[in-house]
Amino acid sequence: MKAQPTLQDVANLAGISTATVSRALNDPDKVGQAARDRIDNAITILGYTPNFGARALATNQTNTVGAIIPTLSNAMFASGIQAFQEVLSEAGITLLIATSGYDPENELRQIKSLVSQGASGLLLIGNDRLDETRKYLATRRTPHVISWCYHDGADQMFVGFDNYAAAYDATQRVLANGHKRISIIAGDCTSNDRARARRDGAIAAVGDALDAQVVHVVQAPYRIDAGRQACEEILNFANRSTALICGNDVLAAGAMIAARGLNLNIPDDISIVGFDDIGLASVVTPPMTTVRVPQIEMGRAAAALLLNVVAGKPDLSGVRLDTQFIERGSLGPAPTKG
Amino acid sequence: MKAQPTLQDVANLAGISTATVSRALNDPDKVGQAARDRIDNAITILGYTPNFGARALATNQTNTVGAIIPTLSNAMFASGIQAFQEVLSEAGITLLIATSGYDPENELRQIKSLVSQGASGLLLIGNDRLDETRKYLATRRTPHVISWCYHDGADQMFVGFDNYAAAYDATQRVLANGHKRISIIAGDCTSNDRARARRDGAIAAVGDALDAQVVHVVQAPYRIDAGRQACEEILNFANRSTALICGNDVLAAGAMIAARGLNLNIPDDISIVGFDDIGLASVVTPPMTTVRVPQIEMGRAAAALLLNVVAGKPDLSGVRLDTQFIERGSLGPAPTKG
DNA sequence: CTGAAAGCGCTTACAG
DNA sequence: CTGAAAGCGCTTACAG
Repeated sequence: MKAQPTLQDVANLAGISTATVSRALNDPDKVGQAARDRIDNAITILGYTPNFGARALATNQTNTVGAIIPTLSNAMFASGIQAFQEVLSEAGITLLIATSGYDPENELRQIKSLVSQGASGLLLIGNDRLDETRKYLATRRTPHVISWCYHDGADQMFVGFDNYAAAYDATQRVLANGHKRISIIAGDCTSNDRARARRDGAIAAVGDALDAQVVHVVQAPYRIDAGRQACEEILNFANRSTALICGNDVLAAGAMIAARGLNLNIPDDISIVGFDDIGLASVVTPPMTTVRVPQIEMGRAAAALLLNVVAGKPDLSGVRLDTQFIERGSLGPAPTKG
Repeated sequence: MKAQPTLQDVANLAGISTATVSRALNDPDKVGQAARDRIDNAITILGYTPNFGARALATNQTNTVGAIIPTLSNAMFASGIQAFQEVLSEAGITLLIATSGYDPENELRQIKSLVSQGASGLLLIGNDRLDETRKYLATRRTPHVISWCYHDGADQMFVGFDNYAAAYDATQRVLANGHKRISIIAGDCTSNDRARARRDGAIAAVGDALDAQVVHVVQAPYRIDAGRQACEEILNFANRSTALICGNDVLAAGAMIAARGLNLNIPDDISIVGFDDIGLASVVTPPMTTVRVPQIEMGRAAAALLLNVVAGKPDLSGVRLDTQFIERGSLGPAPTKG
């Protein structure tokens, strides 16, 4: 196995010093045309690519940024991360990625791993994490932006949206349809501030409406079968809820299946609303009412902010994006008493 | 901004040579207890973390691997990549990720970027790529495994499945339901061997059944609205197809919406089958018949293989995984002539 | 515009 | 078990 060619090899072949080759690579204008041509030629002949470690060592910068997200398998993050990566890529930055599986211990482990791999900045999801993680980030002064949530006045940089407010708003829309008995299928709120905020926002909205009540609140992991099971539990009670607010679209999709299994009509017998507006929401029957999360803008904005921070211009303002209530067929007026 | 502490700083504080500190970090057994204690102490006081670039330079290994995938926003890759990353992470390897947007030029650009960022191995999707890309990979001897497809006897390492065979098989199941007039909504086949193989497999199966015919073949990008539009085109013909084979589930979901829009019953009037079995497939009404792709096993196996190859034991065998035909409500017997 | 040379922070034979 | 020293491949003042 022949070793990779080095800058030195290129310099030798071109009959030029390594200094000039290096310049030709990083700042072509500083090099004469003749030299440049011979260098380019040597590079293609050799198939040369700069050694990353050496460059990082010499320049003291790695051109990489890391993202630790709960999971890749939920469409809820995919587009946002994709947008994040695209902006980074345009800036010549490479994305290191790792998943935590919603486990704070694992999140810390992955953060350490990415940082020691040279990530000069980090994208993190949500605001629930180990104290140890905060301390680690603080002592190493690792630039990081927190996304998929937003809080005012915290000493963190957020690029996200207000889960509580969005859920509160969505619930008000449900109430406006005349629903009085509302149940909530929240995501697993352990170590998940977004799930908690969505749940609490919904509860608060119902509480603020004096004539309505929350019948059940259950938690379920973000899986279709879990949503289905949770929905079955809820709907098997005598004094049935007429509307279900779900922690995300996956849960809501499961709930829709369960409702249909119980021979209930959506929305005539039961209204169901999701959260996130992933692709599946518009494809189910009836189409799902949900809350659109500005994934792509969020990914872009987070990348832009992080790029700034890493470049040493900490734009501490943060970015608060709006969500949008998307009304589709799964929400209807409350059934009149039979 | 104080610079990060170096190995030298730790050595000074501990009153020990850098060689020993380095050993304490990488091979603790080679260092005496007393020295180890003082080193550990110095490390925590200083908050020391090894410099990644320097280590990479000295050891000539980066502990990173790259993946270039068409897109993150399609659930079709998400779980597989997640599994890939998890296996890597357990082996102490970090994943660099980039997306190509199904554009071969962009794929090459991203490959170069990840390689120059130190990726010591690559996961690539599919077998369609620029000659220049093959050449680049070959001359640099970059270890790479190709996934989401499988071919025998090629000089490539594949960890995937046979798209052609899977589509052929699925189409036979459709034929077995008595369908004679079949149309195909393929994905965009430009630079996409998987889409092409799926299309061609379906066409071949129909061709091999002497009494059936392919009525239309259209191509559409993997988007719901594109599938919907393609389906409308196809169904607006007089001598209507009774079954639609789609290049993936997203396209099929769009087709289902279109069929419903035309007041056709699925599957009584028209059968629709997808490909991939992403989450959405089991949630639509009726549930979608599709082909399950072994995403997770594929991701794991690709990681395992790549780990071996990067470690210098090129297991050139490759891995061929099976797909599974998942029969659900969207496929039914061909309608008897009215 | 170009080159010689120092230096980035680590690892690892080689001695002891 | 420990240390002195060379070397990994690049970049960048400093001279010219």
